[in-house]
Amino acid sequence: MTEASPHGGQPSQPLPRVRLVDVAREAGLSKTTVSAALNGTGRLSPEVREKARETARRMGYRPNATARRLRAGRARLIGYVVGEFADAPWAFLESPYFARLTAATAATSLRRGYAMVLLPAGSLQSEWADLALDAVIVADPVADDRIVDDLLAARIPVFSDRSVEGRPGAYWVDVDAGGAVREALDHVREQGARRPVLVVPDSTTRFHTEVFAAHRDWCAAHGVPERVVRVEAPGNPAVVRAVETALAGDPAADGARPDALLVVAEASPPLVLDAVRRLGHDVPGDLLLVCVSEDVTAEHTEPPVTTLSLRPEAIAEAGVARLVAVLEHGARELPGVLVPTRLDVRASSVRPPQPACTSRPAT
Amino acid sequence: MTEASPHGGQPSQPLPRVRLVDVAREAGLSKTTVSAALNGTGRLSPEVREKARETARRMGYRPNATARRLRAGRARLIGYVVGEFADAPWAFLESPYFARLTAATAATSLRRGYAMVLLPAGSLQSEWADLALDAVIVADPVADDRIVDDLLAARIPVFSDRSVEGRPGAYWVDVDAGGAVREALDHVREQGARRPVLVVPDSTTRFHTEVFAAHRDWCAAHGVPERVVRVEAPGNPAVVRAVETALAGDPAADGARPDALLVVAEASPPLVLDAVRRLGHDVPGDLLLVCVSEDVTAEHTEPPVTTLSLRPEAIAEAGVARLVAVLEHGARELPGVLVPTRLDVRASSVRPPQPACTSRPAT
DNA sequence: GTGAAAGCGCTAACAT
DNA sequence: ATGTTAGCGCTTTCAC
Repeated sequence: MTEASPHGGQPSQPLPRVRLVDVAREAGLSKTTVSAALNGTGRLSPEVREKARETARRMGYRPNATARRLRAGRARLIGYVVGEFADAPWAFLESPYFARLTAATAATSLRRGYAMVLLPAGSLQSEWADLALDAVIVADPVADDRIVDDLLAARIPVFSDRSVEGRPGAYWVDVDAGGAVREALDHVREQGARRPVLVVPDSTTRFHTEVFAAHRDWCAAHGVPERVVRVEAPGNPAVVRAVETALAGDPAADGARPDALLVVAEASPPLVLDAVRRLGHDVPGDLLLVCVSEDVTAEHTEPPVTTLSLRPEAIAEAGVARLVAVLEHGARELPGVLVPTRLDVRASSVRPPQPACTSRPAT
Repeated sequence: MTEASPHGGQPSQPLPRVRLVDVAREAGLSKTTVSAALNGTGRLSPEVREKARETARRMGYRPNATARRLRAGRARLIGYVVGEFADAPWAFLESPYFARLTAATAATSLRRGYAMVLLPAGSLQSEWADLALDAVIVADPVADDRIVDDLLAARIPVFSDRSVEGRPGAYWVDVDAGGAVREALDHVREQGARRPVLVVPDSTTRFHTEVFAAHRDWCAAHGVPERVVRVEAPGNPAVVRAVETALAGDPAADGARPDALLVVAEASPPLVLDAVRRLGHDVPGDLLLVCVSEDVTAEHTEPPVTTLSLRPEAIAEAGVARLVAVLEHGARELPGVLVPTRLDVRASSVRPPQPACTSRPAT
């Protein structure tokens, strides 16, 4: 009768695992004592504690995590899902931004004792319904995202961006999109650009809508014509097409060619640079280039491309910290968190001293 | 007494969730009946089944997955870890190959009812020790990988590549590295190349060691001098340096410049192409280029770059199928699986009709 | 300082 | 056809 389950129906795998009760029996102690010894709780004599530990080690005991979690009432499991890309539910990892956000979220949560489960973009109830998730992180939900509603309806806490603000059970951490746009535009303006053009996806993500609005405000404030080209679809070809449109020159602006390009869409910096060059531009000679991107290739082009980083690691850190606080201390009161971006200025957006025309002294 | 736990110590979260017993009480039925009704098991009258379901729906009942899994003796949770990148444990997602392998593994396993937990590259016991993993997929372990040993010692089944062959509890699915190399070399040879050079990382991964060996054999078989340049470190700059070395011309080969370049290291195709051009080569005019890569930018360069795809989706599919078979039917007997690669021929490796010298008619 | 027993929420064997 | 009950493996209260 030292053997397995008289009732249970689990398919008999290799060997019946060593359980707490087995260790207890072997050591001549009770389950309670062994449990306390192993967890460092309770008041036990050092000898007993050591004996329990030694026996457990010798028998190769490994506590059953599922049982622990059932007892604890918390699965220590969180979901991670992205709102965009619903038509290609796994493509998000090929975006450097999401790849890094995903990795950073997994890393941070694991360090805090929560395992992260990867869910397909735009996934529905059925995908996570029997998944014991303590909470779900929803990265960049689209406007009126079904996922968020479904999760909240299932009483699963949601951690997302500001677009979920005000809903009970939803918490947010967001990128300072407005600040980012202003910083980038201020930078190219300082470098002498007067006709910047923005390339931004046609998406309902909070980030993109905010970028669009911030750009409009900035242009109005600086008396600069508002030039925007929308990217119709995800992927490099669409962004390249948008860049071509952007550089074709806006008839409404007297056909004057832009002198700075701010690409907010996810695209490969080398490909954007190539496209700009094919159109006869010299970067940074007659066109300054800034890309919102986490792509490391930006550092290795010639010239290197200035990027605006959304700092995915910082976002993940803040999001998980918030999640743990809520889950473990019920900290409902805190407001959201705004994560600042970082502009990495490289040669592509620094106007070189101009030898022709009105030359200024080099700094 | 309809309320919560007299014994348990879980921190009181929002509202006590609806349990099976609550539904049973409300519907005036027993737990068994409701459970059977919800799971579609047992023999129940249609009315009772419907009543149970209706009540559950009305009360917003969601079964506790942890309890189910404890009962079932299986957590339906698998780990995923990569062997390389141990010094930058989360960088692997920035590699298009691993990004796609990771996504595909998550997708496939979820479809089969297993949630995938992302683990840091090279992670140790402590990272997964209390994680209720039914199995772990170890992607591209390095030689003598600690991870594999630790997992097997903890009696967790391991799914990996052929390097784990023969160990009890370890199963494999592998890329046909040899076939891949031969296919690529045959291709450039057909296109007229006679002095191919291989660029490959200095890694102990099974894939890379096999690539190296297959290349050696192929060169011997074809009476071609064996030209190999090792990449010293991960990342684009190191690969670019290796490419430069490769194209500098091997003194031992009479300084003759290579006429084909096979880059097996993970690198950005546009950057490799730029590097080759900076060295004065014309692709495909005097140098054919083939990259082992899943990077989509390869299709969008000018000319597009021929790639050898390792078909991560196919690998994931095969690996998870194997995993499920072993976990659910104890299928220990099957041998491993070899996944063939796919060569996507694009302009960078197709010798154009040569107008100068010995011109041939264009096809 | 140590152990017996309850119970986390669920499913299945066994009555009825 | 439906209900009673045991038990998955663990932690914790409580009594000794």
